Amino acid sequence: MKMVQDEIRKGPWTEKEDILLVNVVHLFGDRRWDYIAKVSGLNRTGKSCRLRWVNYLHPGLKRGKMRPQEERLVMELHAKWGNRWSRIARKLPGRTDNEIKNYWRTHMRKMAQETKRAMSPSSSTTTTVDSLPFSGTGKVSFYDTGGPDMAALAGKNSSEFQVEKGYSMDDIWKDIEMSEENTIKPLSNYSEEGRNFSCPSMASPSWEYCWDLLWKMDEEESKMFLPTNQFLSYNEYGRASING
DNA sequence: AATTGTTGCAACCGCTGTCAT
DNA sequence: GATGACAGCGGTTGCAACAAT
Repeated sequence: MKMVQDEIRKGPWTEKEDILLVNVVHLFGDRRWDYIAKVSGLNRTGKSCRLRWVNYLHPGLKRGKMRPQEERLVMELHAKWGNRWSRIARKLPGRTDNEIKNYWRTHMRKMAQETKRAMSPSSSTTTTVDSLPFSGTGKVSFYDTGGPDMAALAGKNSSEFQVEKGYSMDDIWKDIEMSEENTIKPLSNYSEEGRNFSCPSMASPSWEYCWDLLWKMDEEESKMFLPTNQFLSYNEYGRASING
């Protein structure tokens, strides 16, 4: 007989689940996701826990719209590497592969629409990947380019990608080349790589004790008892980083 | 105000790579 | 070297929020 509680949960995460996950990651680090999923009592897969952490709960994440210089960097890096989202994401601290992927998809959609609009009414049917200026065989998904010169597409050359704060694309490329030579980084502490974040030990002696209690509390109750301020601080951290 | 279309984003799925045994 | 477990990646989907009609 299978208990309902044992069923693997899917779909949107609740605040309570988030809090739980954050605290378990603080206790055990952000590596052994199957283990984390198990000990947390969250009826989620390790995979799901990892995704939630990486894409939403990670303290180093930025929130909000991509800045122009970030957008330009995505263009440049995509032109160089294609759909290597995680690789691109490593060069944009605080941004996730998922976020960049979504941004790119949206961007391509807009471009497709602009292309469609620019075409004569007689020749336009529906917008497909084939109507995109950089589409190749048509076998790729519509935002999968893998290497058109996006800078040229945008009507700019690389030297014009002068980002704010006097940080030029040349500087960025140098940075990229240098960092590629030092890809192995210490596991401890947050690094530029984003994914190498390993939380400092924040285990609270009372935390284990609270575990069961917490899981039985409803949303309102948990707000009163849980280290919510600690949880919020991660989101605040992310928001603060947007504002500089 | 109601309906329909569009957009943005969170989350899942399936596959591949890596590592320990 | 073979195998299994797990982490990570890229593609895709579903849905809520918003805009347009």
